[in-house]
Parts: sequence; structure tokens; C-alpha cells
Amino acid sequence: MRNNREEQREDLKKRLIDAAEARIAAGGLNGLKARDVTADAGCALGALYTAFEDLDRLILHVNSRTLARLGAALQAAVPVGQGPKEVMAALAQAYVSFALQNFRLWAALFTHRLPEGIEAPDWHRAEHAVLIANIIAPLAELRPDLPPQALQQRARTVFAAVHGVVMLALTARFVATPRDQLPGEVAALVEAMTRGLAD
Amino acid sequence: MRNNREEQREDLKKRLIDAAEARIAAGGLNGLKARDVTADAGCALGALYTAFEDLDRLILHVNSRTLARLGAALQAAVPVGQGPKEVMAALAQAYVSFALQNFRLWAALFTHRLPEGIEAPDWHRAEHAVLIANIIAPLAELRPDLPPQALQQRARTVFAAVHGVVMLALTARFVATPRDQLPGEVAALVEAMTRGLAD
DNA sequence: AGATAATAATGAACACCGTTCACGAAATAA
DNA sequence: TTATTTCGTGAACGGTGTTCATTATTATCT
Repeated sequence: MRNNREEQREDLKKRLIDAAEARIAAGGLNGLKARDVTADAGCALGALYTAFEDLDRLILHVNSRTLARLGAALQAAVPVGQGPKEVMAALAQAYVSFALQNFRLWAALFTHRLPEGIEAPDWHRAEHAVLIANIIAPLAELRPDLPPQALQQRARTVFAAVHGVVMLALTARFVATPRDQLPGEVAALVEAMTRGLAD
Repeated sequence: MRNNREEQREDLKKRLIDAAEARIAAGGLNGLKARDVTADAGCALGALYTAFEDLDRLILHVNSRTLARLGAALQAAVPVGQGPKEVMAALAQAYVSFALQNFRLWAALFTHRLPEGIEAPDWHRAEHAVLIANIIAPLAELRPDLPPQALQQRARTVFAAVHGVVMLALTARFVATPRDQLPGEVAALVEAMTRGLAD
């Protein structure tokens, strides 16, 4: 045998991530149980802890996949040959669409919490850049006066504002925006923000 | 003895809420354990379930208190004899301050989730009105064209946008706004929103 | 190829959690 | 006081994530 060792290890990891992803998509983060995942993946309970440090690290890898898909969706939504306001509006609507169509996996990105005092690894933190990557260019057109660092910070704020509206609409049981009004409200928010930012 | 029955019952409830509130403030929602709370409250483990349906309902009462304090803080922050933009700015900064000074209890308002399929009681849902109560008046000045219902909805959106920025800044381990920049970014967001909403 | 060493998978056991429930204590009613 | 209803008690239950001695598998060496 050649590198069977490594291959089997990677295969087990993949099966576990697949199973966890399916379980989260079906039943949410709270519905994810170590025994279910390992049963679905066709391995023993203890095998999970030979492949990953713990269940939280496995969830991290599921979130990693979701971020990649979300990043691709946002990237694909950027219209060509349009002004910054149109780009921002399109990005916001793409974000809404992704959250609606991948609700539980998207929610897992923001509701999952590591145990207190434990930080996510750098490679995973870096993956979150896709959330603001496409906002920076149109924002720079609206605010050419801002230096790169302030621009990056403002992009985070713009994302967080849109995200907040989507999050409260989809997960809160109070002050909730009805789903059918969500695209319209997000559009109004982005419109107001871009107009206010314009000059 | 007169109404000792009712009195003792209410006293037990209060002690449990006090203990849970202190535990959440000290260790967050995840650090809240039934055994700790009942030990702090000076009662047996099972007593919790004579006073409340379950641990989630106890948390609900803690959140109820937090909402009342937050509502009072927002109310007190409304400046008199100022324009709508100044009112919105003041409310946003008051929200930031409350979140910073009551971080874990504030976070519990939005991270606590009831079991799937179980809804919070109406009396508790109604308490969340304080989050948008003070936004409606200044917003109505900025947008006198909007009918009351749309105004209420837009107020939810404005709140959610500000809340999203604060939430990601304080709880996310990625795309995080540094805390010292949070007031400035929120101010910029509200400024942009109110300018964009103005006409 | 066969023997040996290193490694990984197994699943029963562990520690801890929220919740329940038979029992005894206490407060009300008779 | 006595009877009755109500409530607090804490051991026990079911379910959780995680560990660990044991077994099975793979790689290494002669």
C-alpha cells in the first residue's frame, strides 16, 4: 500500500463533514449530535475524535464550506458595467437569497460559538473575508476620500448592517420583519446607506 | 398564616431570577447551569421546575428584566428639542453603551433560542417593542410620507442595522470592528441612513 | 514474506447536563 | 387536632460530548 494511511484519514474527515453538513441543513446546529454524525458517516463514535479535536472543530469545517459557497454566490452576483449603488444593491439581494436558500447552514455561521477562551484558527478567520471582499470596490467609488484601512472598516459596517436586518428577520421571534418584506427593506437600507455615503 | 403560600412562591421565583441574572452576567448564557442557579438561590434542584416550566422560561424572565432596563436607558437618552437626526444618533450611541456595559445580559437577549417549535409567550414578545419605540417618532419626521405601518417596519430595519453592527463587533471572531471604533462606525451608519432617508 | 512496531478505529464507560418523580415536609381546611 | 392539599427535596433517568483500554489495521524492518 502507498499512502493509504493519509487517504483513508482524509476520506473519513470528508464523510464526517458531509454528514455534519447534512444534519445541520436538516435540523440546525442544535440538532447536530456526535452519535448521529458518526452513524451517518459509517464510523464509530470515537473516530470523530481521531479526525477532529472535538465537535466544534467539525462544525468549523462545515462553516468553512458554507463560507466558500456564500463567497462564490456573492462574487457571481456582482453586475458588470454598473455603478457602485447597483453593485451594492445586487450584493445585498444575493446575500438575502443565500440566507433564505441555505437558512440553517447560513445561521450556523453566526450562531456557533466556541467555548469561552478558545479562538478559531487563523485559516478559518481569514475565510470570512469573502463577506466584505466585494463591498470594498463599490464603496471606494462612493467614498474615494477614505484611506484603505477606513474603507475596509466601513465595508465591515455596511455588511454588518445588512446582515443584522437579515438575521433579525429570519431568526428573531420579535421585532421581526416578515420574510416577504425582507428584500424590500434591505433594498431600502442599502439605498439609504449608499445615498448617505455618496457625498 | 395569611397568603404565605403565594408570597413564598414569588420569593422563590425572584431568588431564582436574581441568581440566573447574576450567573449570566458573570459567565454568559452557556455558563448558566440549573444546579448552580438553584444552589445560589438556596433551594433544591427540583424547585426550579415548580417555579418555572423549565430553564428556558427562567432565562426568559432574565431577558425580560434586561429589556426593561434597556428600554429605560433608550428612553432616557432621547434629547429634548433636537432634530430627528440628533435623536437617532443619540439612541444609537445609547444602544452601544448599554451593550458594552451589560454585555453578557444584552447578548443573552439575542443568542437565547427556545427549542424548535416553541414560541415565546406574547407578553414577552411585546416587551421587545422598547427596541424600536423611540425610533418611530424621529423617523416619522424624516419620512412624513410613510404610512404608520411602513414606518414601524422601517424602524425595525433601522434598529436591526445598528444592532447588526454592534452584534458583529462584540460577538464575532471575524470581520470584527474593534471596540474603540464601534461608536464611530455606528455614528457613520446612522448618519448615512438618516441622510439617505431624508428626502 | 513474515515478524514487529506504530497507528488508528472501536464502543463501553465517564462526567455532566436538564428534567422527572416518589417521597416527606409544610401549609391550609375541616 | 386531624385530614388534605400543595410544595420542596434530591436521588434517579435519559441524553449529551468526550475519553480510553482494547482490538484491528497499516507501515516498517529484516
